[in-house]
Amino acid sequence: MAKAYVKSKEMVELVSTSSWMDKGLGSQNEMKEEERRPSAYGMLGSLTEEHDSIEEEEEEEEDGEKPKRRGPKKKKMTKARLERFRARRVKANARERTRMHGLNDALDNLRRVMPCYSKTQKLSKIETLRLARNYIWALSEVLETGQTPEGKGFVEMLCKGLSQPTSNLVAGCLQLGPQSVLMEKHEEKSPICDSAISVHNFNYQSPGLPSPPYGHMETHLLHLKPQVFKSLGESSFGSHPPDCSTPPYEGPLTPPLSISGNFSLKQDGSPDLEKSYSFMPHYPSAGLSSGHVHSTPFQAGTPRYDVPIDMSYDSYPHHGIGTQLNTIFTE
DNA sequence: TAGGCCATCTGGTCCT
DNA sequence: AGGACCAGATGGCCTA
Repeated sequence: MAKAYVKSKEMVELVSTSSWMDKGLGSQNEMKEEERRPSAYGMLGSLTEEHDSIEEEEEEEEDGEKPKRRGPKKKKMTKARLERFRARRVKANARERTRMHGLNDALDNLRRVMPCYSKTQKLSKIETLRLARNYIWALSEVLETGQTPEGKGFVEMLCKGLSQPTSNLVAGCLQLGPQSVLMEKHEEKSPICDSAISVHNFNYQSPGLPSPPYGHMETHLLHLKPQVFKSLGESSFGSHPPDCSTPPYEGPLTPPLSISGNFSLKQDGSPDLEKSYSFMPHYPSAGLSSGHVHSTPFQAGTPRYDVPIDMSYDSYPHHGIGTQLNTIFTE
């Protein structure tokens, strides 16, 4: 490891101009990054120093008393080779940045479908992944048992392995309570997390913590988006409904709650996912706790996303996924 | 100030 | 050869 580090430092000297090359070729976006992190681009040396380093290295190779190195002879770093190397490096850096941005975008999308999402207080990457694991696990438990875990248990499932601050956040976001209805009404007005709202609607709220976008956990459980169900497996959910094909999730940061479960409809009668992105079926909490998950009592006359849940192994390939994930993610 | 988190650069490896 | 992916190193920012 230390060896790799030393080698890396040598290469830094060799290609020390990559910083200004990046500057020169970088897009506007990249320049923004540069402004944000000036030292990351400016920590390398100058072009002159670099050439000196190359000469020194090659001299060492040739006139040392050590036995000559085996293998293909190292090509001399001519100016042309150096230029090509730099160009490759600059391109590779740009690709790597783009790749990491894509990764971060995906992570952001994941954050948005987590039980507690806040624009202002983002979960860290690792906490997002942990919470996602727990969330999938918890939901799979719901599917398997056909029952909604009682509040505390569900929160405990979600918080397993999470840091204390994140656990507090999740607990605050999924707080159950008689205020939940009030919460939904507030959310209808302002779906984005709003600490002012949370003060009124949660038993617990840490100072500065964002309030939940989904209200209490019962509504959240039923807040699964059609494409989420669809992605769980065609075999288990069939093709209901026929027009259920939804684009990749690129909706609002926090999907607006639809208290009635109604979609805004386009003129052709299809749900207008832009206006009412999410859905929330009529789901009496009594029904939730008594294991009526299989029948989704959507309001009559409204577009439905029926989710026929078959718990058999054959038709539900994801059976036990929670356990599997738990194994996979065990740290 | 230490520690956590993050973005970036980088070289290595694998694949097409 | 070149791109994708990965992991290590580094330095900046933020917070307790």
